[in-house]
Amino acid sequence: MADNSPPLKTRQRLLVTASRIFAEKGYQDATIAEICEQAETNIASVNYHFGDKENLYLEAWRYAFQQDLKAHPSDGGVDANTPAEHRLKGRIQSLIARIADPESHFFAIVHKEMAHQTRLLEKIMEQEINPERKAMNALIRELLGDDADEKQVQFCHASIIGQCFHLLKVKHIKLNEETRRYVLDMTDAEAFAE
Amino acid sequence: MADNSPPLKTRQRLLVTASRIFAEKGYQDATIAEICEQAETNIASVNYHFGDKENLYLEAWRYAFQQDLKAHPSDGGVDANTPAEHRLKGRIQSLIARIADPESHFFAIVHKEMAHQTRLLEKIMEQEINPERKAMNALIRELLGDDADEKQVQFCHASIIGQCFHLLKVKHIKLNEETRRYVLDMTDAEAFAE
DNA sequence: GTATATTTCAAATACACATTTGAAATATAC
DNA sequence: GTATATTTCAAATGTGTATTTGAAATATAC
Repeated sequence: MADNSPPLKTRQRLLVTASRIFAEKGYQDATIAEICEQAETNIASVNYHFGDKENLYLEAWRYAFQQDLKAHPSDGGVDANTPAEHRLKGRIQSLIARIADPESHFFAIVHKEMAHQTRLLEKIMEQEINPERKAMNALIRELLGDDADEKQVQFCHASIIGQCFHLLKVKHIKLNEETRRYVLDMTDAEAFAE
Repeated sequence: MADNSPPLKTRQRLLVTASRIFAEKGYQDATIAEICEQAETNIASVNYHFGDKENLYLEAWRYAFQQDLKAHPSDGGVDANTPAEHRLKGRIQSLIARIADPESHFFAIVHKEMAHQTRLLEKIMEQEINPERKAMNALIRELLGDDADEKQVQFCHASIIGQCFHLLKVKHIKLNEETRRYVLDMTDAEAFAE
């Protein structure tokens, strides 16, 4: 009659392993079989401890989020009394740390939620997008003049593409009216960025 | 013995329908059954005309890319003799047009390749990310001062997040060395953006 | 017209996985 | 110690969906 018993060992192993594998492969491509194999337990234990795959996913995600925050607190360790600019920098650095740290799985899972890696993406990118990228980079280089090194060019390009891609995401959430504003803001921002 | 016969009607309908449905649902969630139903043909025709689902996906994607470019040429209709800044703006606007146009499916497919919409993303976002977003927005607002309206704040936030997310993508392609550079560049860019 | 190649179709098959089951093992309470 | 609850396990079952098949329909060549 252990009603609200403390979290068991198998459950914990599943959480750790699942968060790593979901981060590696995404929801669809990660199989219960593989997760259980690496967690050294039987496939039925997923059903026993979590009900089904989807719930394991959710719990593993939460778990990863908590672990990541433990490793990289969201204020970046910056004192709350320092100027806002300083605190903002701290937060951004924490965010980046959680994105970059290979032990931090939360954003990797977010990423896989968005980046449903078929290998095809790369292939297409090479074939179809690269020419456009090169053309745009050439223009940026021309604009920046001789005093700009290649890294600046790449960064500039990344900034433009990054913002465009973010628009892509926003587009599918917001409705027409608000989206138009963004489009305008974005084009204005380009002039500004230069 | 029609060896290299002209593209047939059924094949064309499959291409049109598939590019739309793949754009809507992504590779995994789009079923051959649904595509064929809407293209008003039998499921076996996918095998007949394209071999398998993956190849249909690839062809539909290419098809969408070509159609999108037909509607929105990549130079944005800007003359090649105008100043670079002008031409860059043209390209960016073409890019944005192809992203925003609901009839243009290429980037929607790219997006779905990255954004494997389980409804779970929204749920998690609400629960876990919103507090952080609010905190960051508050800081931005504080930084910009009273003369900034809400739209500017949102845009500023979008810029930061967009760039961070782009980093996320880059991270999984490049290796450690180069990634570190990006991280540094990014943090510098924040100071710049303010 | 007949013969041959091409295209369509309904039904059958194959397959990868998630999920369930019921019995065995193990821990917990008394 | 026995009894009861909890946890593990190998095997069976179920489901969704891509793929194949072989026959029928249609177009093309002569």
